[in-house]
This record gives sequence, C-alpha cells and structure tokens, in this order.
Amino acid sequence: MLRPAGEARYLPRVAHQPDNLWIAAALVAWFGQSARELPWRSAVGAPAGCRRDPYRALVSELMLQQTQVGRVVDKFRAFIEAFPDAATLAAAPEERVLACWSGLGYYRRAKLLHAAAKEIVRSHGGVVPSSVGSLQGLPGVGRYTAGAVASMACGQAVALVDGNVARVLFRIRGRDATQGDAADMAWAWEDAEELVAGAAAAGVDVPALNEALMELGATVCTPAAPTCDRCPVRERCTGFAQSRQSSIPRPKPAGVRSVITCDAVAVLDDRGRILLEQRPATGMWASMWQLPTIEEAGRGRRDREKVAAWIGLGDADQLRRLERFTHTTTHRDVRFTLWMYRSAAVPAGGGSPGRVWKSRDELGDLGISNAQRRMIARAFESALSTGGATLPVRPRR
DNA sequence: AAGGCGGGGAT
DNA sequence: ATCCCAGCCTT
Repeated sequence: MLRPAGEARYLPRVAHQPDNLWIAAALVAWFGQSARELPWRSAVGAPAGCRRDPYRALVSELMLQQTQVGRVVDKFRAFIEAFPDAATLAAAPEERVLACWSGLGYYRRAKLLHAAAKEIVRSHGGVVPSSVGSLQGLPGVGRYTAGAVASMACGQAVALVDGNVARVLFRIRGRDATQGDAADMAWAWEDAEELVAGAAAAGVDVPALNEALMELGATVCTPAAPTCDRCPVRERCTGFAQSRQSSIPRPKPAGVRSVITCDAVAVLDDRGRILLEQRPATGMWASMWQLPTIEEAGRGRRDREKVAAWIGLGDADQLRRLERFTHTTTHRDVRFTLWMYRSAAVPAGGGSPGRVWKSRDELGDLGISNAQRRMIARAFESALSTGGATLPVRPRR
C-alpha cells in the first residue's frame, strides 16, 4: 500500500492519543476567545513572514522564565522602549541592561540576553534567527525558549513545554507526575511533540495551540484549585474524569532553605548622595549595586562595633539601627539589618575602594535588587524626617 | 543529576 | 507557611 513518506513514522503515535485532534481544536478555539492582551502578543514590529517581532518575543521569554506574567508586563514595556531592537541592546552598557532588569530577579538572565543580542549582531546580522537550532545556540535560550520564539513569533510548527504546558498535559493524560521531575518533563516533551505533529498534519494553527496550552495552564489549569468548569477540554481530561486534577503533579519534596545574615549600612553625605558598592559578577544579585553590606552564613548577629569595623567605617558610635527584616527567596532567608551611619567624617573611599557616591536621581540608572531599594528608600526617608541637625555627613578627605 | 539563582502572587 | 512561576547554566 502506498502512503506518503514519513507518515508511517508518526501515525502510530497519533493513534496512541486519539483525542489529540479534538483537544487541539478545542484549545485553539478557546484561546481565540479567552486570550489575555499582553504587550508581547502585539504584531507591532513584526517583519514579513513573522506574526510578531522575534526580538520582542525573545525579550519577553527571557523575562518570563520562572517569572509570572503580571510581574513582567511593565518591565517589558520599559525594556523595549530603552532597547527597541537587538542592535540597540547589543550596543548598550551592561549597567543599563541591569538597571532595566531591576526587581525582576534572576539577574543572570539580563546578562545572557545582553550576550544573546551581541551574538545576534555578530553572527546573524542583527536579525533574531528563526530556527530552533540557531535559537538554542544563543545564550540564555534553552529548549523551551527556542520553541517559543520559533513557534509564537515565527509561526513554526514546533513544540514547546514549560511548567504550564507540562501540568496541563499531565492532567489531561492523567499521568501521576512529580513537579520538576526530569523523566516526567521528558515525557511531556514527547507528548507535546505528538500533539503538535498531529495538529500540524491536520492544519491546526500550532503557534495558537502552543499559546493556548500555556494560557490554559496560567489561567484555568492552575497548580492549586484548577477551575475545571471553565476548561474547554474538561470532557477529554483523564485527570478530571478521575477527580485527580488537583493532585497532579505531585509536589516536589521541600528543600532546605539556608539562612544568611546581612548588615547593610546607609551613609549619606551633605549633598544628598549615598554610598554604594557593586556586588561580584557571579552569584546572588550578581553585579547589582547595594549599600555597603556584610554577608555571613547563619543567623548570627553582629554588634555595632563589628559592623563598623567590617564595613570600614571608623566611628561605631555613629551607627544607628534603622530596621530589621527578612527577605525570603526560594532557596534562602536573608535576614537584613539596616544601619544608618551619621558622621561628619566618612573614611576616604567610603571605607573601602570601589565604593562610589550616587545621588538619588542616579539610582534609576543602576541595577539594584528590591531588598536594597527598600533599604535605600528607608534611609532617605529617615534622613529627611530627621532633618539636618545630625545629618548630613561629609566624606573625609 | 543536582544545585544555584529573585521575588512575589496565590492559597 | 508553602508552592510555584512562559528555565537555564554550571558542576
């Protein structure tokens, strides 16, 4: 019997999931009615042959890695305004890129995106490549991100799997998966590729299907308490049929959260400037600016003499404690103590080479984590409310 | 294969 | 409090 080349290869796989075409069609139809309006879904700037600007798609996908949509929207708009294309981004100093990434977290992504822009200029003539292979060769672009740009921006019929897609597929198939498990993610990729192959063969809009899977995971098929009464594929969902939707995937065993104790010192001069230092280029808050800060594992506290000595400020009596708070991230608790150093005499170099005075107006041009921004704001507020009687201070010559 | 990397929304 | 998010890179 004659059949087209290649058909025999995937036909058994399609037959393995006979609901796939129905599911794909239902998802695409639902997405047409339910899609949120998001800035990176605009067709603005899309070159011929693309539904969206691949550069904007790349920026949005990097920002969206492990980060929820609601926290990205405004940052994305500002970033695109500052760096409207790959060439502009490639030519920008890293300082400005990190400033635009402030508050988003996972700051390595900003450096990787910056490097990707340079690579796009050097090797791709300033045009974001459209093949999965070329995309995945860019810094910061893995299998998911490459699939997302190739599919949703460039219209290609390739699969993509992120946390949302994986969860949706686990539930539809009734797979007893564990959150973040590598074998389960591999299964999800195979399942998504099978779904996409069948959809493409039937003429279904694959980019819309991919985006529908993600949108469903983000808005309906949510991790806890999915709203199945709003789900377009409920009637073909094994998890729902078995009332297991809320226990798929199983949560990963909780990891141990380490504790770090930090003492940060705000030093202001009589011109309203504040003393800052830049963190190392790797590790937590890489290359971000901060108040002079001591960082130590564990929950031990330093007294004011020790803080003054470690920070390199001479007069411990001028150190006043402003606040304590705990900054919690996924992997650790960072216990901050914020100090104000009020003295007419600040050691040369702020007590340590590499520290610089920055005015309040300049802070927007610097990469600064949210925890540090909070403390800096508190310090300025305190200085203003206290008045000039004991402040400001002047750097010692 | 496992660990590191932010910050906040949802529950 | 705990979980997880449009993941990726390094070891």
